Amino acid sequence: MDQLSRTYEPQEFEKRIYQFWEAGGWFAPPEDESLARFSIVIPPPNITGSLHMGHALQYTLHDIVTRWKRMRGHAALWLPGTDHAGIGTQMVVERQLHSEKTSRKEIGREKFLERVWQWKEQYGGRITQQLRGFGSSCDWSRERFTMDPGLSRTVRTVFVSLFKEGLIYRGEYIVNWCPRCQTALSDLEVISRETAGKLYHVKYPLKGSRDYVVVATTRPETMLGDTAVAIHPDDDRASRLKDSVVVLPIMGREIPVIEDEFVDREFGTGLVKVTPAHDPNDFEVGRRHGLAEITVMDGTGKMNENAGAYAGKDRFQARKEIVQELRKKKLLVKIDDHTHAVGHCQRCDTIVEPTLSKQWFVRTKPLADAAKAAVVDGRIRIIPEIWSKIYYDWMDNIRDWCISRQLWWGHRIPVWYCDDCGEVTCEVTDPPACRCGSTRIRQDDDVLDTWFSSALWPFSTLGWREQSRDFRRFYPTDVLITGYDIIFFWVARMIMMGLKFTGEVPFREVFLTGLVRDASGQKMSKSKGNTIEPDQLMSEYGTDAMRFALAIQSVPGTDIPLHPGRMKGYRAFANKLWNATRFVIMNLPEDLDEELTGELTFADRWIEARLGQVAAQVNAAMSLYKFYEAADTLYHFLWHEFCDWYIELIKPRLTSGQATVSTVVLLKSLRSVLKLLHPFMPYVTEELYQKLPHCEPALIVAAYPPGGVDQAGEQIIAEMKTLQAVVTSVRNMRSENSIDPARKIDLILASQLDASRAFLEQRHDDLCTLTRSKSLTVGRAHAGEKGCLRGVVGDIEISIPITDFADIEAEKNRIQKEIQKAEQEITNLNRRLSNHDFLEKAPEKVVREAEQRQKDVVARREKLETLLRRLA
RNA sequence: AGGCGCGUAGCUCAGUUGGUUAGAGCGCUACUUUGACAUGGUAGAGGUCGACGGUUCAAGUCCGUCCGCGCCUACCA
Repeated sequence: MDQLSRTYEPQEFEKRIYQFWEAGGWFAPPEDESLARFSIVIPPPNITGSLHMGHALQYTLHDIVTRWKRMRGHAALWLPGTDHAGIGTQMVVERQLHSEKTSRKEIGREKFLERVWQWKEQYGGRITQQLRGFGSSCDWSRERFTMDPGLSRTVRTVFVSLFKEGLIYRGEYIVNWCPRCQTALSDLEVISRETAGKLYHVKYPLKGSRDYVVVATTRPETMLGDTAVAIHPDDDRASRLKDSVVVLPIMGREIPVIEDEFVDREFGTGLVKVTPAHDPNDFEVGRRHGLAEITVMDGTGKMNENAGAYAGKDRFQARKEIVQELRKKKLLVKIDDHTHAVGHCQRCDTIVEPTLSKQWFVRTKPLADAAKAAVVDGRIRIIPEIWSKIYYDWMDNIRDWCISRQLWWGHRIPVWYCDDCGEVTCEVTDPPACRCGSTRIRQDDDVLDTWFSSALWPFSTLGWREQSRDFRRFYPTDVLITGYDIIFFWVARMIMMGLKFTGEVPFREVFLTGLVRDASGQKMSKSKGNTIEPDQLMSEYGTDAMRFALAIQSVPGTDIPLHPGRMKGYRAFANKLWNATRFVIMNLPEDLDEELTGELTFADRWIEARLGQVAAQVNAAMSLYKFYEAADTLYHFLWHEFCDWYIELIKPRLTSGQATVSTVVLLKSLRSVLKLLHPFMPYVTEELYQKLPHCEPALIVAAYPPGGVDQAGEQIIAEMKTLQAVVTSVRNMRSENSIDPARKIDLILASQLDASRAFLEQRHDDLCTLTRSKSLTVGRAHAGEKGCLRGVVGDIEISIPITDFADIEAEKNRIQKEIQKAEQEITNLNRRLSNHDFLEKAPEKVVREAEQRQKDVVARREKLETLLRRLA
C-alpha cells in the first residue's frame, strides 16, 4: 500500500485521475438496456467564452447528479457540447480580421465562414478542457456542437416544418435593431434599463392657422419620421383637433391628427407624435390607421436620406442639432428631466433602435399553450416551484419570436427566392432550381438566432431526426439544470420545440440554480471587475473544494455569495478526509482478510448504524435536489462523527496491532464515506479509494450506499448520544476548572437506574479514553466525598475528585449557571403545563413530552442544587 | 406600474406539515504542538429570528400593515 503524503495536494493527482476515468470508459453509459437509465444534456456553453463561476456551479451540480445516478446503478448519460454563439463568435473573428486590416465584407461570406471554423477548431477546445477540469463525467464520445452537420440538418428540418405549417413567417415589422452589431434582436436580447433622459415638449403648428399643438418626446430625432399626431378620443381637445392637419416642423410634411385610445391622457401633453417606423407602439397605431411608415435611420444608427438635411448624421448628434433648430425656430416649449427605460443590446450594450425591418418570426402562441400545459399538468416539474408561475406568465403573454439575424455565422435560413417568378422555396436540402424551372434563385442572406438551435438541443443532440437508438433510449431526458436567468431564453423554448417535434417533453424536471455572486452579494461582471475565475479557485484550493463549496451553498431558490474563506474551509475538509484515510492506511495490516468475523464492538455497531442513517438522508436529499443538505450532512458526519468520535474511540485498540473484525469495519466504513462523498468531491475520493484495498475497479463505478438503519441501530445511536453527553460534560468540567489536558483523572459516575449503570460499566474503556481518566467507578449514588467537581447528565451524576481546586468559586459559578438555565426552562414548562387550553387542545404526544421534560429538568435542578451545597 | 424574493449570531447562510433548550460554517475567546491532520484538538462566548398588529393552547414558521434591501417583467411617447 502506498503511503500518503502528510497533506492534501490536489494538483498532484486531479489530472491523472481524470485521465484514469476517461481511459476506463466510465463516462459512457453501459450498453445494457435492462439498466434503469438517466440522461441529462448540458446547457451548452458558447465557444467564444471561458467558463465562469455560473458554469462551475451548474456543471458541478450536473456532475453530482450524474455520478450519483451512475453509482446507484443507472446507465447514466451526461451529454456535453457547445453552441456556436452567432453574434459573439462573429464579433470575435471580425475583431481578428480588423487587426489584420481587413473585414468580413472584404473577404466575403465563404472565406469568412472558413475563418470562423478555423477559429472554432483552434479555440473551441478550451471550453471542453475547462469542463473536464471541473471533473465533469460527460460522455465525450457523444459531444455535440450546434453547427454540426447533424444538428444543422435538424435545424433545417424544424424550420421547414414550421414554415410549411405557417408557424414561421416573414414580414415587415418593428424589431429591436442593434446599430453596432447590425442585426435584429429578439425581445429577450434587449436589456431595458432605467436611464436619465429628457422629455422635449415641441410645438407642431396646425395647418392654416397660427395655432399649434404641443407633443412630448424623448427622442426628437425620430420626429423626422413622424406621420401623425395622436390624441385620445375622450380628450376634450379631440373634437376641435379632429381632422386637423399638422405641419411637421423641419420636414414641413403635412400629417394628420388621429384619435387612438392608446394615448395616455395624463402623460406629457396628452398628445403624442407618431413615428411608425421607429417605435413599437407607434407602429401598431400606424397599422391601425393606415399611416405611412417612414424610416429615417440606416442600420448603423445614422440618419438616412429620408432625414433631409440631417442625412448621414449619427442619431445622437442629430438629436442635439434638431433640438437646437427647434429652439431657434421657437418651437421648443421646454425640456424636462425624465427617467425612462431604454433598451440596450445584451451583447454590446449599445442603445437599441426599434426599426421597421423585414424579418422572420415564429408564431409562438400555439406552441406556448402546449408548453404551458405540460407544466400545469405535471409532465414537467419545475424546481423550485415558484418559477412555474413566472413561466406561466411569460407563456400567457408571449410575443412572436424574431429569429432572423443579419449575420453570417449561424444556420442560414433555408429559404430561396426566385429572381424570375418571385416564388419562395423552403426546403431541407438546397433546391437546384425554382419550381418555375429558373435556376436564378438566391438563398436568404440571414441566419437564425442561436437560441433557435439551442431550443432543439435535447432532441437534436440525441438523434431525433434519424430516430436513433440513443434518442429512443435517452429521450426524454430526466432533468434540466440551469440558471433561472435563462428560463425564457432557453428552457421555455426547449419545451415548446420538444413538445412540437417529439410529442414529448424534453425533460421531466427542471432544476433552476441560483446565480453565483461575489462575497458582498453583487452580481459578478467583467465591467465591475469583481469576477472570480473558477480556474483560479481550482488551482488555489483544489477542484473538490470548489465543487463542495458550490454544492453546500446550493439551496434551491437562493443565489450563492462566494467567499474565498469558505473555499479554504472545504480544502481543510478535503485535508481532513485525506488524513483520516492516511490514519486508516497506517493501521491496516499488509494483507487484511476482509472475511474476518467476530463480535462487533460498540464503536463498530455505532458507525455502521450512523452510516446507514447518513446514506439514507443523503439519498433522500439528493432526490429532491437539496444539494446543500446532502453536502452538509456528509461534512458533519465525516468531520464530527467519523473523525471526532469513531476514530478516537478505536485508537486504543489499533495500537495493539492485531487485525480483527473491527479493522474490517474501519476499512469498510471509510470506503462507504468515500462513496458517499464521491459525487461531491470526485478527485480526492477516487485518489484515496485507489490507495485503499478495493475490489471494484474505480470509485466512480462503485455502488452508492442505499442506506437505512434498523431498530438495533437506532438503539446504539441513542446510547452513543448518552456517552457523548457524559464525555462532553466531563471535558467541560475539566476545561472550566483549568485541569491540565494531559492530566489523567479519576472519574466517578452514578445513577439510580440499573440500565444506565450497566451501560456505563460496559463503556468503561471508551469513557476512560475519551475523558482521559485513569480510573472509572460506577455506583448507585455519590459517596458524598468532599473536594469533587460535580456534574449531571440526565440520570447520571458525574464527580471528579481533585484536591487542588484552582478556583472553587469558579466551580460554584459554573453550577450556578446551569441551575439558572434549568430554572428558566422550568418556568417556561410550568407556564405551558398550567394552561388548560394547552392540556386540552395540544396533541397528547406533545403534552406528554412536555411533562416528561419538566420532570427531567426538575430532577436535574435538584441534583445540581445538592452538588452546590456539598461544594460549599 | 405590476409581479416575485429576502431581512435569523460579528460575517455568509440552514431551519421540513406551527410543537422541547433556534442550528451550521467562518470569525472571536481560553486552553492545547497527545504518534492521521495546527488545513489539527478541547471547551466557551455570542441571537428579544427587521418593526408593529392578528390567528392559535403554541409563531422564526401562518395572515395583515409598515420599514429596509434585491431581482424580474412592462409599449407611458
